[in-house]
Amino acid sequence: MTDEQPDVPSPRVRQIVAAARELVEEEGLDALSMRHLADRLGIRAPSIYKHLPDKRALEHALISATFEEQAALFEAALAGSADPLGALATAYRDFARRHPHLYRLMTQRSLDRDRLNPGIEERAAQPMVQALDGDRDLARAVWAFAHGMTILELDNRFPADADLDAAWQRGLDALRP
Amino acid sequence: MTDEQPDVPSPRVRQIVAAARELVEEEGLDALSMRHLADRLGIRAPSIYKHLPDKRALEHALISATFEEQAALFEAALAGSADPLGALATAYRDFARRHPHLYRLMTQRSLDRDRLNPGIEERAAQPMVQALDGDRDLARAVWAFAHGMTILELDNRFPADADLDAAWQRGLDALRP
DNA sequence: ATCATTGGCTTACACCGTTAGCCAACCTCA
DNA sequence: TGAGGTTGGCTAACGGTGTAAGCCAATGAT
Repeated sequence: MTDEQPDVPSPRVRQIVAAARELVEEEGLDALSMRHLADRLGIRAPSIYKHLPDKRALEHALISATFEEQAALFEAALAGSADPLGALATAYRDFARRHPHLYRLMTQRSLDRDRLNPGIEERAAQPMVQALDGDRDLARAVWAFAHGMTILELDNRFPADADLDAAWQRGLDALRP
Repeated sequence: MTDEQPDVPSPRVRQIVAAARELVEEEGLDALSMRHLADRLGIRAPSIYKHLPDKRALEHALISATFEEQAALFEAALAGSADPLGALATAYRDFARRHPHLYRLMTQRSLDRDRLNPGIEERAAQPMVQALDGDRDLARAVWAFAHGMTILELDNRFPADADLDAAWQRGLDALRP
């Protein structure tokens, strides 16, 4: 019967998460250390623990915020598009290219759902299901394809001369219902 | 005009890489530290540096060996199958399930191609191209799909009640030429 | 017999996440 | 007004990480 984490973070927590986001976007995931983050805030690393229980909590707060942002983008892409799936795929890829470190943070580990804003994963996934007329199996396949293309591109796993636009197109055309 | 890394590792290096593999398979990626590895070898961590220049080199040696193993499996799956793409997908997924930590090691960062066995990436990718009659764009799309399904499954990103067999099937059927 | 190479070793450095415990400033309430 | 509790800083420290420097015994070649 103990309380859960409060769903509304304090202003200070929001400041800390915002600083963490800047740090990650500017210097990459490896630069996200408690000491480095504390430097940006003008405090010492242990003080962060007055606001967040550990580093994973910080990461999950940042991931939650990024999911919110992604969800809004996806919903906007979907709204009134003649080609919902294509619009969604473009929005997905663009977000990852604009925020490669955040994208990695969101996707490269498994995450504790209890520490995320409740329902946010589902909200971010919903537009894809909708674009595929409620076919969840197909939506999962398309999500896997999009994530695979995205992370392999970010990680430079494709040959240098690969035509990724073409690969995206081939995949989407095949998966389109 | 300096020499490259010798392509044939010394016996001691092969011992070290073999110990690293056991460590990773038994205890997971996070357990792969130079000190932990040294323990298994009955030596001290700095001694490893007499054989390998740094940890990334160790990881790349392990990744190279794993690529070799994967390539052999894929070639075998392809040989004389009535459904080459299906056989390949099954081999791909099975390998990752049997060796989740190795699969993560291979895929979760970008890699220095200079430190890999030359040509091994291409050899591991070749069966997929062949199964798709030389269509490289489509092969890349299928690879992205397979990797996406695999890593999202390993990281528990799908809802607990998701029917992943069905999602695989839907994706493969759509992408089959 | 000498000398170089190999492959161990210890020590040490700078970084990491995190805990313990101290204390000043502030808020609340009698 | 004064007392007491809460908040949010701080320092010091622990055990972990990758890795560099330098010492030395055993081995092998000239």
